[in-house]
Amino acid sequence: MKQGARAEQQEDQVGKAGGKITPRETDYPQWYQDVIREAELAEPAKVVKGCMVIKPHGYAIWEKLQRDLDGRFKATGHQNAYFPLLVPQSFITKEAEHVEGFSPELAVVTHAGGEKLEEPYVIRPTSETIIGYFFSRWIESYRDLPLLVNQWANVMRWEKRTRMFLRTTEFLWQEGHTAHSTHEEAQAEVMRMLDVYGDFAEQVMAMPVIRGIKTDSERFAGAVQTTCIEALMQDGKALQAGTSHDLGQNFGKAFNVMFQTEAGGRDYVWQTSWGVSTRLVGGVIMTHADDSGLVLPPRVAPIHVVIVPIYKNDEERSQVLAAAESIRAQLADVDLAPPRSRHRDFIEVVIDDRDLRPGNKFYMWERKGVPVRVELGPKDLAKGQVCVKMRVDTAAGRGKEFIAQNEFVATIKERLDRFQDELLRIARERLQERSRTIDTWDEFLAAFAGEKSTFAWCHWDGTRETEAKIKEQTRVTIRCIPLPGHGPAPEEGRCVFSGNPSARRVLMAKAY
RNA sequence: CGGGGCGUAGCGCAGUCUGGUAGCGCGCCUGCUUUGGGAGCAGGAUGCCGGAGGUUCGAAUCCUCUCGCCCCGACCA
Repeated sequence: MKQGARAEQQEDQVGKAGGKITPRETDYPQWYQDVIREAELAEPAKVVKGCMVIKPHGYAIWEKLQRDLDGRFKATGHQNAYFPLLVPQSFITKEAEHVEGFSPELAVVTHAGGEKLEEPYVIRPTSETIIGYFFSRWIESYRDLPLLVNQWANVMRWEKRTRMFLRTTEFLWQEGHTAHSTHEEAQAEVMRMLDVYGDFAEQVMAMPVIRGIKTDSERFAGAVQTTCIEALMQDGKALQAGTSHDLGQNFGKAFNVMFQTEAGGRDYVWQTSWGVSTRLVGGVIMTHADDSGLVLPPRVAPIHVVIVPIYKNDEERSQVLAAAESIRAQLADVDLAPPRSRHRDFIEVVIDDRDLRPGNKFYMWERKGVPVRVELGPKDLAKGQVCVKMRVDTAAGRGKEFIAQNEFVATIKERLDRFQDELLRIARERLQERSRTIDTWDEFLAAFAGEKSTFAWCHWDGTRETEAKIKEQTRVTIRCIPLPGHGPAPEEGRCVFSGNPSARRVLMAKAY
């Protein structure tokens, strides 16, 4: 935290009910933490290094993400299962690259039941190994394939540096694991799930993403190829929001997962794995939130509408609350889920009848990112209207609007859908504005000076050495080599760093 | 693992230099008045001053040793 920002924050907290949110301009990382604290999404666990407590409002967002994703996994033929938290240490060492990649960040259980264990367990950093082991027991014939499972779980990686939601020692995620009889089929699975993630990010989180392939140095430890979705955060940095890996036969060989082919031979299975984590919550924050706090797209909002009753005496209070309850009951039947969705998404309404002044409530709910606020007082009852304020001024509503009650109820779905679309449109515009082609090293240095970042489309000579040097000098990494339709069309050019020939531009940015 | 910061009331902090028996703001509780953008007044509760040793008549404060957390880098969903 910067000294100035802290002093300012303390001063501003004096005499106020809630804490202060540092403006993004002043100190972006501090803003991020302030939003999380003020929206009551999570807090550092303190007593457990690098871990966080996800508070009810934060967890409710995760549950919404989870529910939608789960429906998409099932719609693509996957089933949920659950594997042990602890993995025999020897399992991790069976795949050479996998050991190397994960060893430094493992937490190991050496004692249990009051005794030293013969073989230590590691707390899963990911489950390829133990799932590989069970796949080898479950798969005998090509008739057992494809095997498509997903696990919702917690995992643990002892990272050197943690940030709430973006990188914590323990985090929640989903990991899909599949086994196929041919490489082509596995590759198709990898792309199918990448598309699931990409569509989900855009349609549900209103977070536009670039789909691409990781370079060798950024590839998952043990994978043949890693594909990813990358999102632009408001500070110009990139967030890897999801990955889908082609594991080839690497784990098949390591865990002897063989099957009898249709032709009667024997072969190792071709596997994939794919995952997204609670990091997505960080993505929502850094895509939409503003200096007043969190902003939630309706499809991830646990609460869509908050009604703040306004009254001067008990009689008005009971009248207003009765009217509020009637509106709540009508809204509660509205299903926001898109057609053909696997689940229903009814509007959640909170009537905030706490004994606080309305202004105080307005600030609180704004910080929590609730999309729609309704003020309801005696004047509104007299006129049969409601006072509506959207969390952010967009084409879906600006300022305080006074609308007939029945009209408000009748159009709430359109209003929320429109708001969802507007947030996506704004995020897309930002992505466009912050994306640029860069061809000279001077221009590159200027674009990434200090803490600055942007989505830079640059030519790269394809070597690990160049990639490493760029990273060393600027902290900029190659986020991905874009898939067709993502980023500029392929064109020959010269590497922004080395000047050597390049076949296409890649996405470069500083990353979370 | 390097660099920086910090452990004192639920939260944020002052007090530490210059030892003298713990304070401010917010929040919390009670009451009254309030309620369309962060309410006002009056009363009230809350502390093993991170832990362990030491120095001293006396330690939040000085000395030694520890434990932990946060932030900034290198590593990564």
